[in-house]
Amino acid sequence: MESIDTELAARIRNDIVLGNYGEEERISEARLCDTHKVSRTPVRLALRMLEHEGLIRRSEGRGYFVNAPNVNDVLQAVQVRGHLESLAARLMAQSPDRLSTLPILEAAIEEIDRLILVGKMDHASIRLIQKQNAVFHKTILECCGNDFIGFTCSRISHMPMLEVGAMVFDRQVLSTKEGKERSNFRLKLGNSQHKVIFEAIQKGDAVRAEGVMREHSNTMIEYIQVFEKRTKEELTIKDLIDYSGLSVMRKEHDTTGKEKSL
Amino acid sequence: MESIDTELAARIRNDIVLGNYGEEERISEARLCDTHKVSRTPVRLALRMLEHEGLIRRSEGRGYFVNAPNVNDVLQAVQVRGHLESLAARLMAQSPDRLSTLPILEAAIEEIDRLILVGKMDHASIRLIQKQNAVFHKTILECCGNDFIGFTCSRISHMPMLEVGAMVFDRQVLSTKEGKERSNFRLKLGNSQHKVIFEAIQKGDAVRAEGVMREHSNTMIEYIQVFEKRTKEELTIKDLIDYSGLSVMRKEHDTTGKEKSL
DNA sequence: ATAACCGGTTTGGGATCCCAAAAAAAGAGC
DNA sequence: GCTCTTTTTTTGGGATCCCAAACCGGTTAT
Repeated sequence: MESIDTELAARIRNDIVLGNYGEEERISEARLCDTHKVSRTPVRLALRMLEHEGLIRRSEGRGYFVNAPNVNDVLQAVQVRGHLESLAARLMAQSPDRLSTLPILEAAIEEIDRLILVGKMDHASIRLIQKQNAVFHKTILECCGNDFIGFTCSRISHMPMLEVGAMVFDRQVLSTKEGKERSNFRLKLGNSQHKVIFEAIQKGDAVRAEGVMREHSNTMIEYIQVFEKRTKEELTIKDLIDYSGLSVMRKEHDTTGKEKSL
Repeated sequence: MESIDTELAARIRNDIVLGNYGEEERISEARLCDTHKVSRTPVRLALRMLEHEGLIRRSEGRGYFVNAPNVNDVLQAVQVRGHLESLAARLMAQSPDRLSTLPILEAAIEEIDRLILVGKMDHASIRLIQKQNAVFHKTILECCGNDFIGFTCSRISHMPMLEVGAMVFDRQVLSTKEGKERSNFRLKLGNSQHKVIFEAIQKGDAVRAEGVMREHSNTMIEYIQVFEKRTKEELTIKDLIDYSGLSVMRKEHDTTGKEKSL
Protein backbone atom coordinates (compact mmCIF):
# COMPACT_ATOMS: atom_id res chain seq x y z
CA MET A 1 0.00 0.00 0.00
CA GLU A 2 1.41 3.33 -1.06
CA SER A 3 0.92 6.55 0.78
CA ILE A 4 -2.38 8.29 0.29
CA ASP A 5 -1.14 10.99 -2.05
CA THR A 6 0.38 8.49 -4.48
CA GLU A 7 -2.81 6.49 -4.46
CA LEU A 8 -4.82 9.65 -4.90
CA ALA A 9 -2.63 10.86 -7.75
CA ALA A 10 -3.17 7.55 -9.49
CA ARG A 11 -6.91 7.85 -9.13
CA ILE A 12 -7.06 11.41 -10.44
CA ARG A 13 -4.66 10.49 -13.24
CA ASN A 14 -6.95 7.65 -14.16
CA ASP A 15 -9.93 9.98 -14.26
CA ILE A 16 -8.07 12.43 -16.45
CA VAL A 17 -6.80 9.97 -19.05
CA LEU A 18 -10.16 8.22 -19.21
CA GLY A 19 -11.77 11.53 -19.99
CA ASN A 20 -13.91 11.80 -16.89
CA TYR A 21 -12.98 15.40 -16.49
CA GLY A 22 -13.73 17.28 -19.69
CA GLU A 23 -11.13 18.86 -21.89
CA GLU A 24 -10.35 22.07 -20.05
CA GLU A 25 -12.22 21.58 -16.82
CA ARG A 26 -11.26 23.60 -13.81
CA ILE A 27 -10.19 21.47 -10.90
CA SER A 28 -10.23 22.63 -7.30
CA GLU A 29 -8.53 21.30 -4.23
CA ALA A 30 -11.64 21.53 -2.12
CA ARG A 31 -13.70 19.53 -4.57
CA LEU A 32 -11.12 16.74 -4.63
CA CYS A 33 -11.01 16.70 -0.84
CA ASP A 34 -14.74 16.26 -0.84
CA THR A 35 -15.02 13.57 -3.51
CA HIS A 36 -12.08 11.51 -2.28
CA LYS A 37 -12.66 12.07 1.43
CA VAL A 38 -9.14 13.19 2.24
CA SER A 39 -7.50 16.25 3.63
CA ARG A 40 -5.95 18.96 1.54
CA THR A 41 -2.37 17.94 2.23
CA PRO A 42 -2.34 14.78 0.11
CA VAL A 43 -4.49 16.49 -2.49
CA ARG A 44 -1.92 19.20 -2.93
CA LEU A 45 0.91 16.70 -3.15
CA ALA A 46 -1.02 14.72 -5.73
CA LEU A 47 -1.80 17.81 -7.77
CA ARG A 48 1.83 18.81 -7.75
CA MET A 49 2.72 15.38 -9.02
CA LEU A 50 0.17 15.56 -11.81
CA GLU A 51 1.30 19.04 -12.73
CA HIS A 52 4.83 17.71 -13.05
CA GLU A 53 3.53 14.97 -15.30
CA GLY A 54 1.83 17.50 -17.52
CA LEU A 55 -1.68 16.16 -16.94
CA ILE A 56 -2.85 19.38 -15.32
CA ARG A 57 -1.79 22.99 -15.75
CA ARG A 58 -1.53 25.44 -12.91
CA SER A 59 -2.97 28.77 -13.89
CA GLU A 60 -0.70 31.62 -12.86
CA GLY A 61 -3.61 33.28 -11.12
CA ARG A 62 -4.99 30.34 -9.26
CA GLY A 63 -6.59 27.04 -9.97
CA TYR A 64 -5.70 23.98 -11.94
CA PHE A 65 -6.96 23.01 -15.36
CA VAL A 66 -6.90 19.51 -16.73
CA ASN A 67 -4.77 18.77 -19.76
CA ALA A 68 -6.30 15.56 -20.97
CA PRO A 69 -4.00 13.75 -23.42
CA ASN A 70 -5.51 12.58 -26.66
CA VAL A 71 -4.44 9.74 -28.92
CA ASN A 72 -2.02 11.99 -30.76
CA ASP A 73 -0.27 12.87 -27.50
CA VAL A 74 0.11 9.18 -26.77
CA LEU A 75 1.51 8.56 -30.23
CA GLN A 76 4.08 11.29 -29.75
CA ALA A 77 5.05 9.87 -26.40
CA VAL A 78 5.38 6.37 -27.83
CA GLN A 79 7.69 7.78 -30.46
CA VAL A 80 9.86 9.34 -27.78
CA ARG A 81 9.99 6.16 -25.75
CA GLY A 82 10.81 4.13 -28.83
CA HIS A 83 13.60 6.47 -29.72
CA LEU A 84 15.04 6.15 -26.22
CA GLU A 85 14.79 2.39 -26.43
CA SER A 86 16.63 2.39 -29.71
CA LEU A 87 19.44 4.30 -28.03
CA ALA A 88 19.46 1.68 -25.29
CA ALA A 89 19.65 -1.12 -27.84
CA ARG A 90 22.59 0.53 -29.56
CA LEU A 91 24.44 1.10 -26.31
CA MET A 92 23.82 -2.43 -25.15
CA ALA A 93 25.18 -3.79 -28.42
CA GLN A 94 28.31 -1.74 -27.80
CA SER A 95 28.63 -2.76 -24.18
CA PRO A 96 31.38 -5.30 -23.46
CA ASP A 97 29.56 -6.92 -20.51
CA ARG A 98 26.29 -7.52 -22.34
CA LEU A 99 26.82 -11.25 -22.71
CA SER A 100 25.76 -12.14 -19.19
CA THR A 101 22.29 -10.69 -19.68
CA LEU A 102 21.66 -12.20 -23.08
CA PRO A 103 20.07 -15.37 -21.65
CA ILE A 104 17.35 -13.25 -20.08
CA LEU A 105 16.44 -11.81 -23.45
CA GLU A 106 16.55 -15.23 -25.06
CA ALA A 107 14.31 -16.75 -22.41
CA ALA A 108 11.75 -14.00 -22.84
CA ILE A 109 11.72 -14.46 -26.61
CA GLU A 110 11.29 -18.22 -26.30
CA GLU A 111 8.50 -17.89 -23.77
CA ILE A 112 6.63 -15.48 -26.03
CA ASP A 113 7.13 -17.89 -28.95
CA ARG A 114 5.71 -20.70 -26.87
CA LEU A 115 2.66 -18.67 -25.85
CA ILE A 116 2.02 -17.59 -29.44
CA LEU A 117 2.26 -21.19 -30.60
CA VAL A 118 -0.45 -22.20 -28.14
CA GLY A 119 -2.47 -19.54 -29.87
CA LYS A 120 -4.85 -18.67 -27.10
CA MET A 121 -5.73 -15.03 -27.52
CA ASP A 122 -7.57 -14.56 -24.27
CA HIS A 123 -6.88 -11.97 -21.64
CA ALA A 124 -4.69 -14.18 -19.47
CA SER A 125 -2.45 -15.32 -22.32
CA ILE A 126 -1.97 -11.82 -23.59
CA ARG A 127 -1.03 -10.66 -20.14
CA LEU A 128 1.59 -13.41 -19.94
CA ILE A 129 2.98 -12.36 -23.29
CA GLN A 130 2.91 -8.76 -22.17
CA LYS A 131 4.89 -9.67 -19.10
CA GLN A 132 7.64 -11.33 -21.10
CA ASN A 133 7.57 -8.44 -23.51
CA ALA A 134 8.13 -6.10 -20.58
CA VAL A 135 11.01 -8.27 -19.38
CA PHE A 136 12.65 -8.05 -22.79
CA HIS A 137 12.37 -4.29 -23.04
CA LYS A 138 13.22 -3.60 -19.40
CA THR A 139 16.32 -5.75 -19.63
CA ILE A 140 17.65 -3.73 -22.52
CA LEU A 141 16.92 -0.49 -20.73
CA GLU A 142 18.58 -1.63 -17.54
CA CYS A 143 21.62 -3.29 -19.06
CA CYS A 144 22.54 -0.74 -21.70
CA GLY A 145 24.98 1.04 -19.43
CA ASN A 146 23.16 4.36 -19.40
CA ASP A 147 20.86 4.35 -16.41
CA PHE A 148 19.46 7.71 -17.33
CA ILE A 149 17.58 6.23 -20.28
CA GLY A 150 15.55 3.99 -18.03
CA PHE A 151 15.06 6.83 -15.61
CA THR A 152 13.74 9.10 -18.35
CA CYS A 153 11.40 6.37 -19.57
CA SER A 154 10.09 5.88 -16.06
CA ARG A 155 9.37 9.60 -15.83
CA ILE A 156 7.06 9.47 -18.81
CA SER A 157 5.43 6.12 -18.18
CA HIS A 158 2.56 7.61 -16.23
CA MET A 159 0.63 8.07 -19.42
CA PRO A 160 -1.44 5.19 -20.76
CA MET A 161 0.42 2.77 -23.02
CA LEU A 162 3.73 4.23 -22.05
CA GLU A 163 4.86 1.68 -19.54
CA VAL A 164 7.92 -0.02 -20.96
CA GLY A 165 6.84 -3.14 -22.76
CA ALA A 166 3.22 -2.09 -22.94
CA MET A 167 1.13 -3.54 -25.74
CA VAL A 168 -1.90 -1.99 -27.34
CA PHE A 169 -4.91 -3.60 -28.92
CA ASP A 170 -8.08 -2.08 -30.13
CA ARG A 171 -11.26 -3.06 -28.48
CA GLN A 172 -12.90 -4.83 -31.37
CA VAL A 173 -9.98 -6.81 -32.73
CA LEU A 174 -10.01 -9.47 -30.03
CA SER A 175 -13.71 -10.20 -30.37
CA THR A 176 -13.70 -11.56 -33.93
CA LYS A 177 -11.89 -14.59 -35.28
CA GLU A 178 -10.33 -12.59 -38.09
CA GLY A 179 -9.21 -9.97 -35.60
CA LYS A 180 -7.61 -12.59 -33.41
CA GLU A 181 -5.66 -13.94 -36.34
CA ARG A 182 -4.47 -10.47 -37.18
CA SER A 183 -3.36 -9.96 -33.58
CA ASN A 184 -1.60 -13.29 -33.64
CA PHE A 185 0.33 -12.24 -36.71
CA ARG A 186 1.19 -8.97 -35.05
CA LEU A 187 2.60 -10.76 -32.04
CA LYS A 188 4.65 -13.05 -34.29
CA LEU A 189 6.02 -10.07 -36.16
CA GLY A 190 6.91 -8.33 -32.92
CA ASN A 191 8.72 -11.32 -31.55
CA SER A 192 10.64 -11.84 -34.77
CA GLN A 193 11.82 -8.28 -34.35
CA HIS A 194 12.86 -9.22 -30.83
CA LYS A 195 14.95 -12.02 -32.30
CA VAL A 196 16.69 -9.72 -34.73
CA ILE A 197 17.40 -7.23 -31.96
CA PHE A 198 18.75 -10.04 -29.81
CA GLU A 199 21.08 -11.29 -32.52
CA ALA A 200 22.27 -7.80 -33.32
CA ILE A 201 23.10 -7.15 -29.69
CA GLN A 202 24.79 -10.53 -29.44
CA LYS A 203 26.94 -9.83 -32.48
CA GLY A 204 27.65 -6.29 -31.34
CA ASP A 205 25.94 -4.82 -34.38
CA ALA A 206 24.96 -1.53 -32.77
CA VAL A 207 23.57 0.10 -35.89
CA ARG A 208 21.25 -2.78 -36.62
CA ALA A 209 20.12 -3.12 -33.01
CA GLU A 210 19.18 0.55 -32.99
CA GLY A 211 17.46 0.40 -36.35
CA VAL A 212 15.34 -2.64 -35.64
CA MET A 213 14.38 -1.35 -32.23
CA ARG A 214 13.22 1.83 -33.88
CA GLU A 215 11.23 -0.18 -36.38
CA HIS A 216 9.81 -2.20 -33.52
CA SER A 217 8.33 0.87 -31.89
CA ASN A 218 7.16 2.25 -35.21
CA THR A 219 5.11 -0.92 -35.57
CA MET A 220 3.05 0.04 -32.54
CA ILE A 221 2.64 3.60 -33.76
CA GLU A 222 1.47 2.49 -37.17
CA TYR A 223 -0.92 -0.03 -35.70
CA ILE A 224 -2.67 2.73 -33.78
CA GLN A 225 -2.64 5.03 -36.80
CA VAL A 226 -4.14 2.39 -39.05
CA PHE A 227 -6.84 1.75 -36.51
CA GLU A 228 -7.37 5.49 -36.22
CA LYS A 229 -8.07 5.75 -39.94
CA ARG A 230 -10.44 2.81 -39.87
CA THR A 231 -12.73 4.33 -37.27
CA LYS A 232 -15.34 6.77 -38.40
CA GLU A 233 -15.29 9.30 -35.60
CA GLU A 234 -12.41 10.56 -33.51
CA LEU A 235 -10.41 7.82 -31.84
CA THR A 236 -10.19 8.15 -28.08
CA ILE A 237 -7.89 6.50 -25.60
CA LYS A 238 -10.85 4.54 -24.33
CA ASP A 239 -11.08 2.73 -27.67
CA LEU A 240 -7.72 1.09 -27.07
CA ILE A 241 -6.88 -1.67 -24.68
CA ASP A 242 -3.70 -1.10 -22.82
CA TYR A 243 -1.83 -4.19 -21.70
CA SER A 244 0.80 -2.69 -19.47
CA GLY A 245 2.18 -3.20 -16.02
CA LEU A 246 0.18 -0.33 -14.68
CA SER A 247 -2.99 -1.26 -16.51
CA VAL A 248 -4.77 2.01 -16.09
CA MET A 249 -7.54 0.69 -18.24
CA ARG A 250 -8.06 -2.51 -16.34
CA LYS A 251 -11.38 -1.68 -14.79
CA GLU A 252 -12.66 -1.11 -18.29
CA HIS A 253 -12.11 -4.64 -19.50
CA ASP A 254 -11.38 -6.78 -16.47
CA THR A 255 -14.46 -7.32 -14.43
CA THR A 256 -13.11 -10.23 -12.44
CA GLY A 257 -10.58 -8.11 -10.62
CA LYS A 258 -8.60 -11.17 -9.65
CA GLU A 259 -5.07 -10.23 -10.61
CA LYS A 260 -4.37 -7.07 -8.71
CA SER A 261 -0.68 -6.83 -9.37
CA LEU A 262 1.36 -8.91 -11.71
CA MET B 1 9.03 35.34 -7.95
CA GLU B 2 7.99 31.73 -7.75
CA SER B 3 6.22 30.15 -4.84
CA ILE B 4 8.34 29.30 -1.85
CA ASP B 5 8.52 25.57 -2.47
CA THR B 6 9.83 26.00 -6.01
CA GLU B 7 12.41 28.46 -4.77
CA LEU B 8 13.30 26.11 -1.94
CA ALA B 9 13.56 23.13 -4.25
CA ALA B 10 15.95 25.11 -6.42
CA ARG B 11 18.10 25.95 -3.43
CA ILE B 12 18.27 22.39 -2.15
CA ARG B 13 18.87 21.13 -5.69
CA ASN B 14 21.72 23.55 -5.97
CA ASP B 15 23.21 22.33 -2.71
CA ILE B 16 22.95 18.73 -3.84
CA VAL B 17 24.54 19.12 -7.27
CA LEU B 18 27.30 21.31 -5.86
CA GLY B 19 28.10 18.56 -3.43
CA ASN B 20 27.27 20.46 -0.24
CA TYR B 21 25.51 17.47 1.13
CA GLY B 22 27.79 14.47 1.07
CA GLU B 23 27.23 11.40 -1.05
CA GLU B 24 24.63 9.51 0.95
CA GLU B 25 23.72 12.02 3.61
CA ARG B 26 20.47 11.65 5.45
CA ILE B 27 18.23 14.62 5.03
CA SER B 28 15.44 15.51 7.41
CA GLU B 29 12.45 17.77 7.00
CA ALA B 30 12.96 19.43 10.35
CA ARG B 31 16.55 20.33 9.59
CA LEU B 32 15.56 21.96 6.31
CA CYS B 33 12.82 23.91 8.04
CA ASP B 34 15.39 25.19 10.44
CA THR B 35 18.13 26.09 7.99
CA HIS B 36 15.83 27.71 5.45
CA LYS B 37 13.45 29.29 7.93
CA VAL B 38 10.28 27.92 6.42
CA SER B 39 7.46 25.71 7.50
CA ARG B 40 7.26 22.04 6.79
CA THR B 41 4.63 22.34 4.07
CA PRO B 42 6.88 23.87 1.39
CA VAL B 43 9.72 21.65 2.53
CA ARG B 44 7.65 18.58 1.88
CA LEU B 45 6.55 19.81 -1.52
CA ALA B 46 10.13 20.60 -2.42
CA LEU B 47 11.34 17.19 -1.27
CA ARG B 48 8.68 15.50 -3.34
CA MET B 49 9.82 17.44 -6.34
CA LEU B 50 13.43 16.51 -5.80
CA GLU B 51 12.47 12.90 -5.27
CA HIS B 52 10.69 12.97 -8.60
CA GLU B 53 13.81 14.39 -10.19
CA GLY B 54 15.89 11.59 -8.75
CA LEU B 55 18.12 13.84 -6.67
CA ILE B 56 16.95 12.30 -3.41
CA ARG B 57 15.67 8.85 -2.49
CA ARG B 58 12.89 8.23 -0.04
CA SER B 59 13.65 5.31 2.21
CA GLU B 60 10.65 3.06 2.62
CA GLY B 61 11.07 3.19 6.35
CA ARG B 62 11.42 6.89 6.73
CA GLY B 63 13.80 9.65 5.83
CA TYR B 64 15.35 10.94 2.66
CA PHE B 65 18.84 10.30 1.35
CA VAL B 66 20.61 12.48 -1.15
CA ASN B 67 21.51 11.01 -4.52
CA ALA B 68 24.17 13.42 -5.67
CA PRO B 69 24.81 13.13 -9.41
CA ASN B 70 28.40 12.82 -10.53
CA VAL B 71 30.00 13.74 -13.82
CA ASN B 72 29.15 10.36 -15.28
CA ASP B 73 25.47 10.87 -14.51
CA VAL B 74 25.58 14.20 -16.30
CA LEU B 75 27.27 12.60 -19.29
CA GLN B 76 24.57 9.96 -19.48
CA ALA B 77 21.89 12.60 -19.27
CA VAL B 78 23.54 14.68 -21.98
CA GLN B 79 23.54 11.62 -24.19
CA VAL B 80 19.83 11.16 -23.63
CA ARG B 81 19.06 14.79 -24.36
CA GLY B 82 21.21 14.69 -27.48
CA HIS B 83 19.44 11.62 -28.69
CA LEU B 84 16.08 13.31 -28.19
CA GLU B 85 17.30 16.38 -30.04
CA SER B 86 18.43 14.24 -32.94
CA LEU B 87 14.91 12.84 -33.14
CA ALA B 88 13.59 16.39 -33.17
CA ALA B 89 15.96 17.35 -35.98
CA ARG B 90 14.84 14.38 -38.04
CA LEU B 91 11.17 15.13 -37.50
CA MET B 92 11.61 18.78 -38.31
CA ALA B 93 13.37 17.89 -41.55
CA GLN B 94 10.37 15.74 -42.43
CA SER B 95 7.84 18.36 -41.42
CA PRO B 96 6.13 20.14 -44.34
CA ASP B 97 5.64 23.42 -42.46
CA ARG B 98 9.23 23.78 -41.33
CA LEU B 99 10.07 26.54 -43.80
CA SER B 100 8.48 29.34 -41.81
CA THR B 101 10.76 28.75 -38.83
CA LEU B 102 13.96 28.39 -40.80
CA PRO B 103 14.78 32.14 -40.61
CA ILE B 104 14.94 31.87 -36.82
CA LEU B 105 17.58 29.17 -37.08
CA GLU B 106 19.48 31.13 -39.69
CA ALA B 107 19.45 34.30 -37.60
CA ALA B 108 20.78 32.44 -34.56
CA ILE B 109 23.59 30.90 -36.61
CA GLU B 110 24.58 34.26 -38.07
CA GLU B 111 24.53 35.96 -34.70
CA ILE B 112 26.80 33.30 -33.24
CA ASP B 113 29.12 33.64 -36.23
CA ARG B 114 29.28 37.39 -35.66
CA LEU B 115 30.07 36.97 -31.97
CA ILE B 116 32.78 34.42 -32.69
CA LEU B 117 34.32 36.73 -35.27
CA VAL B 118 34.59 39.48 -32.67
CA GLY B 119 36.51 36.93 -30.73
CA LYS B 120 35.91 38.20 -27.22
CA MET B 121 35.89 35.21 -24.94
CA ASP B 122 34.67 36.94 -21.81
CA HIS B 123 31.72 35.96 -19.72
CA ALA B 124 29.28 38.37 -21.36
CA SER B 125 30.11 37.28 -24.90
CA ILE B 126 29.83 33.63 -24.08
CA ARG B 127 26.47 34.23 -22.48
CA LEU B 128 25.28 35.94 -25.66
CA ILE B 129 26.48 33.00 -27.71
CA GLN B 130 24.84 30.65 -25.27
CA LYS B 131 21.58 32.49 -25.66
CA GLN B 132 21.60 32.15 -29.45
CA ASN B 133 22.64 28.54 -29.07
CA ALA B 134 19.63 27.98 -26.85
CA VAL B 135 17.40 29.67 -29.43
CA PHE B 136 18.69 27.33 -32.12
CA HIS B 137 18.12 24.19 -30.11
CA LYS B 138 14.81 25.29 -28.60
CA THR B 139 13.46 26.17 -32.02
CA ILE B 140 14.15 22.71 -33.33
CA LEU B 141 12.56 21.12 -30.28
CA GLU B 142 9.47 23.29 -30.50
CA CYS B 143 8.94 23.13 -34.24
CA CYS B 144 9.59 19.46 -34.88
CA GLY B 145 5.92 18.56 -34.59
CA ASN B 146 6.31 16.29 -31.58
CA ASP B 147 5.72 18.41 -28.50
CA PHE B 148 6.47 15.51 -26.23
CA ILE B 149 10.15 15.67 -27.09
CA GLY B 150 10.45 19.17 -25.69
CA PHE B 151 8.37 18.17 -22.72
CA THR B 152 10.63 15.23 -21.96
CA CYS B 153 13.71 17.42 -22.28
CA SER B 154 12.21 19.94 -19.91
CA ARG B 155 11.59 17.18 -17.37
CA ILE B 156 15.27 16.33 -17.25
CA SER B 157 16.70 19.82 -17.48
CA HIS B 158 16.86 20.27 -13.73
CA MET B 159 20.28 18.73 -13.70
CA PRO B 160 23.30 20.91 -14.34
CA MET B 161 24.28 21.31 -17.99
CA LEU B 162 21.04 19.80 -19.13
CA GLU B 163 19.12 22.92 -20.01
CA VAL B 164 18.54 22.83 -23.74
CA GLY B 165 21.30 24.75 -25.48
CA ALA B 166 23.56 24.68 -22.44
CA MET B 167 27.28 24.94 -23.05
CA VAL B 168 30.03 23.60 -20.87
CA PHE B 169 33.55 24.85 -20.35
CA ASP B 170 36.13 23.76 -17.90
CA ARG B 171 37.28 26.20 -15.35
CA GLN B 172 40.86 26.57 -16.48
CA VAL B 173 40.38 26.79 -20.20
CA LEU B 174 39.14 30.36 -20.24
CA SER B 175 41.99 31.72 -18.16
CA THR B 176 44.85 31.03 -20.59
CA LYS B 177 45.34 32.40 -24.08
CA GLU B 178 45.81 28.94 -25.52
CA GLY B 179 42.68 27.76 -23.77
CA LYS B 180 40.69 30.65 -25.18
CA GLU B 181 41.82 29.78 -28.67
CA ARG B 182 40.80 26.21 -28.15
CA SER B 183 37.39 27.33 -26.95
CA ASN B 184 37.07 29.63 -29.93
CA PHE B 185 37.71 26.71 -32.23
CA ARG B 186 35.19 24.64 -30.37
CA LEU B 187 32.54 27.31 -30.83
CA LYS B 188 33.34 27.54 -34.54
CA LEU B 189 33.04 23.80 -34.90
CA GLY B 190 29.73 23.82 -33.08
CA ASN B 191 28.29 26.52 -35.26
CA SER B 192 29.44 24.83 -38.43
CA GLN B 193 27.48 21.82 -37.23
CA HIS B 194 24.54 24.15 -36.76
CA LYS B 195 24.89 25.18 -40.37
CA VAL B 196 24.91 21.62 -41.61
CA ILE B 197 21.86 20.82 -39.52
CA PHE B 198 20.12 23.89 -40.86
CA GLU B 199 20.82 22.96 -44.45
CA ALA B 200 19.74 19.39 -43.92
CA ILE B 201 16.47 20.53 -42.42
CA GLN B 202 16.00 23.01 -45.23
CA LYS B 203 16.55 20.36 -47.86
CA GLY B 204 14.42 17.85 -46.02
CA ASP B 205 17.35 15.49 -45.51
CA ALA B 206 16.05 13.86 -42.36
CA VAL B 207 18.80 11.27 -42.05
CA ARG B 208 21.55 13.83 -42.23
CA ALA B 209 19.82 16.23 -39.85
CA GLU B 210 19.53 13.45 -37.30
CA GLY B 211 23.07 12.29 -37.77
CA VAL B 212 24.72 15.66 -37.48
CA MET B 213 22.61 16.59 -34.48
CA ARG B 214 23.77 13.40 -32.82
CA GLU B 215 27.34 14.26 -33.66
CA HIS B 216 26.74 17.73 -32.30
CA SER B 217 25.81 16.42 -28.89
CA ASN B 218 28.60 13.86 -28.95
CA THR B 219 30.99 16.78 -29.29
CA MET B 220 29.97 18.05 -25.88
CA ILE B 221 30.24 14.61 -24.34
CA GLU B 222 33.69 14.05 -25.73
CA TYR B 223 34.84 17.46 -24.62
CA ILE B 224 33.97 16.61 -21.03
CA GLN B 225 35.51 13.15 -21.34
CA VAL B 226 38.75 14.54 -22.72
CA PHE B 227 38.89 17.04 -19.89
CA GLU B 228 38.13 14.25 -17.45
CA LYS B 229 41.15 12.30 -18.62
CA ARG B 230 43.39 15.33 -18.42
CA THR B 231 42.68 15.97 -14.76
CA LYS B 232 44.61 14.04 -12.18
CA GLU B 233 41.96 13.38 -9.58
CA GLU B 234 38.28 12.69 -9.97
CA LEU B 235 36.45 15.31 -11.99
CA THR B 236 33.56 16.91 -10.15
CA ILE B 237 30.69 18.96 -11.43
CA LYS B 238 32.19 21.96 -9.74
CA ASP B 239 35.17 21.80 -12.10
CA LEU B 240 32.94 22.61 -15.04
CA ILE B 241 31.35 25.93 -15.89
CA ASP B 242 27.80 25.62 -16.97
CA TYR B 243 26.50 28.27 -19.33
CA SER B 244 22.81 27.56 -19.36
CA GLY B 245 19.58 29.42 -18.99
CA LEU B 246 19.24 28.25 -15.44
CA SER B 247 22.86 28.80 -14.54
CA VAL B 248 22.89 26.79 -11.37
CA MET B 249 26.55 27.47 -11.09
CA ARG B 250 26.28 31.19 -11.51
CA LYS B 251 27.19 32.16 -7.99
CA GLU B 252 30.39 30.24 -8.53
CA HIS B 253 31.71 32.40 -11.33
CA ASP B 254 29.60 35.52 -11.47
CA THR B 255 30.32 37.83 -8.61
CA THR B 256 28.75 40.91 -10.15
CA GLY B 257 25.27 39.47 -9.96
CA LYS B 258 24.05 41.95 -12.53
CA GLU B 259 22.22 39.75 -15.01
CA LYS B 260 19.64 37.95 -13.00
CA SER B 261 17.65 36.45 -15.82
CA LEU B 262 18.58 36.45 -19.46
C1' DA C 1 26.87 -11.90 28.92
C1' DT C 2 23.53 -11.67 25.61
C1' DA C 3 19.17 -11.05 23.93
C1' DA C 4 14.59 -9.63 24.29
C1' DC C 5 11.54 -6.18 25.87
C1' DC C 6 9.91 -1.64 26.99
C1' DG C 7 9.59 3.31 27.10
C1' DG C 8 11.23 7.77 25.25
C1' DT C 9 12.38 10.34 21.21
C1' DT C 10 12.67 11.37 16.49
C1' DT C 11 10.46 11.80 12.11
C1' DG C 12 7.32 11.81 8.44
C1' DG C 13 2.29 11.64 6.95
C1' DG C 14 -2.28 13.67 7.46
C1' DA C 15 -5.56 17.18 9.19
C1' DT C 16 -6.72 21.69 10.37
C1' DC C 17 -6.21 26.61 10.80
C1' DC C 18 -4.99 31.15 9.08
C1' DC C 19 -4.17 34.49 5.57
C1' DA C 20 -3.59 36.92 1.28
C1' DA C 21 -4.89 37.35 -3.35
C1' DA C 22 -8.06 36.84 -6.96
C1' DA C 23 -12.60 36.07 -8.77
C1' DA C 24 -17.35 36.90 -8.31
C1' DA C 25 -21.12 39.44 -6.77
C1' DA C 26 -23.40 43.37 -5.03
C1' DG C 27 -23.96 48.24 -4.81
C1' DA C 28 -23.28 53.08 -6.07
C1' DG C 29 -22.66 56.68 -9.52
C1' DC C 30 -23.39 58.41 -14.14
C1' DG D 1 -29.39 50.72 -18.11
C1' DC D 2 -24.48 50.48 -18.02
C1' DT D 3 -20.09 50.85 -15.80
C1' DC D 4 -17.00 51.40 -12.15
C1' DT D 5 -16.13 50.53 -7.39
C1' DT D 6 -16.53 48.05 -3.18
C1' DT D 7 -17.56 44.04 -0.62
C1' DT D 8 -18.01 39.20 -0.22
C1' DT D 9 -16.66 34.66 -1.29
C1' DT D 10 -13.76 31.35 -3.12
C1' DT D 11 -9.34 29.27 -3.41
C1' DG D 12 -4.65 28.16 -2.92
C1' DG D 13 -0.24 28.78 -0.15
C1' DG D 14 1.96 28.51 4.38
C1' DA D 15 2.05 27.31 9.32
C1' DT D 16 0.86 24.53 13.05
C1' DC D 17 -0.98 20.54 15.34
C1' DC D 18 -1.68 15.62 15.98
C1' DC D 19 -0.55 10.90 15.45
C1' DA D 20 1.45 6.58 14.22
C1' DA D 21 5.44 4.19 13.06
C1' DA D 22 10.30 3.62 13.46
C1' DC D 23 14.73 4.29 15.80
C1' DC D 24 17.45 4.45 20.08
C1' DG D 25 18.71 3.60 24.52
C1' DG D 26 18.37 1.32 28.71
C1' DT D 27 16.80 -2.30 31.64
C1' DT D 28 15.69 -6.89 32.83
C1' DA D 29 15.35 -11.76 32.40
C1' DT D 30 17.40 -15.94 30.95
